[in-house]
Amino acid sequence: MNWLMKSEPDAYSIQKLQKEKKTWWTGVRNYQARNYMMKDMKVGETVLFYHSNAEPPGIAGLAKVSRLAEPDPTQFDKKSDVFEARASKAKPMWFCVEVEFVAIFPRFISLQDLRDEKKLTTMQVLKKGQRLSIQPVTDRELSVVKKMGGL
DNA sequence: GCCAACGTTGGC
DNA sequence: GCCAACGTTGGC
Repeated sequence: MNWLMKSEPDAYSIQKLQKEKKTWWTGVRNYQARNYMMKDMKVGETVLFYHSNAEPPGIAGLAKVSRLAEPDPTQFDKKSDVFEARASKAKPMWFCVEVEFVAIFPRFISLQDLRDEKKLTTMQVLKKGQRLSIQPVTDRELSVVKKMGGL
């Protein structure tokens, strides 16, 4: 499977990932997104890096899964705003995969561009009220998006 | 198990 | 800043 992962660029942008090369996708506190990371995301799978709450919002680049899920260390950090009092090291609640930079799209693909592309009407990110921060993407959707982005 | 209240997401 | 849509919490 391929994936779309949302990040607010003010918090963590594709440019930052390019500099850092890799990052653990910490801070996810949604069960469905967690389950995707824990059970479904495999090393080498492609990730569309989506900038949410951005001007404009859209897909900024490509990444890939570089490590399988491990317990999210931020859940144990009392100073973190995503600290999880119910979790323990023996029984972690939240997990994260590691993601590696692949490319920034030569052409940024705005949400409006995605909406205007008839081949992408099935994309989850285009569905009204879709807030899930990690979403599966089909091979067909991925290849259309890559073409639109100039890769 | 139901569901109202609440908090969050994220486009606009 | 607004607010619709959604997920989670907690009383019952």
